[in-house]
Amino acid sequence: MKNCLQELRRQKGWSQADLASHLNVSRQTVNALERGRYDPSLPLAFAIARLFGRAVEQVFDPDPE
Amino acid sequence: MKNCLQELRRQKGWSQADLASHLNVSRQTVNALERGRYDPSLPLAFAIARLFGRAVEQVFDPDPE
DNA sequence: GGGGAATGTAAAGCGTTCTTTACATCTGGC
DNA sequence: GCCAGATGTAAAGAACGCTTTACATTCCCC
Repeated sequence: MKNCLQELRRQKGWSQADLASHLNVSRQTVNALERGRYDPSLPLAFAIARLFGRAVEQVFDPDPE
Repeated sequence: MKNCLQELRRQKGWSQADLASHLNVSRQTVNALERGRYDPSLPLAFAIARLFGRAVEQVFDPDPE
């Protein structure tokens, strides 16, 4: 599933490790999400959306595959 | 995580099996979600939200635990 | 061109999400 | 009371989400 995580992270000037610590997940998890290796769990998706002040639908896009 | 799946399903007059077939998951999965035994995957959460014409945030509520 | 930070990737392991099969209970109509 | 549909639950197994450790690569900056 597509997402704009990398763009949102860079807007904050954060490294993947920075974002990981804000989300309480590992850096590898952030990397995997940005690279679309898998989708986050629903709780993590909510945490990401909240961190960036967006709706889940504005971060993750299920439609374009 | 809280959700209002059962209420939305009943508004449609659907059984758990009906909802399951609309979502292409098993009836046990619908039952488990309604009873809060686990959270859906992100793609399934999107499918549920879309089916009921709602945002993910209007079906699943992360805050009140 | 050397060095450190950032990023990409891999493997093993654990818990979660979802499946199938199967059975128990509850409900409502007849 | 009986029966059928709806719901709850269990167990075993496959696939996924996330962890830790570890190493390779890329990117700057000097």
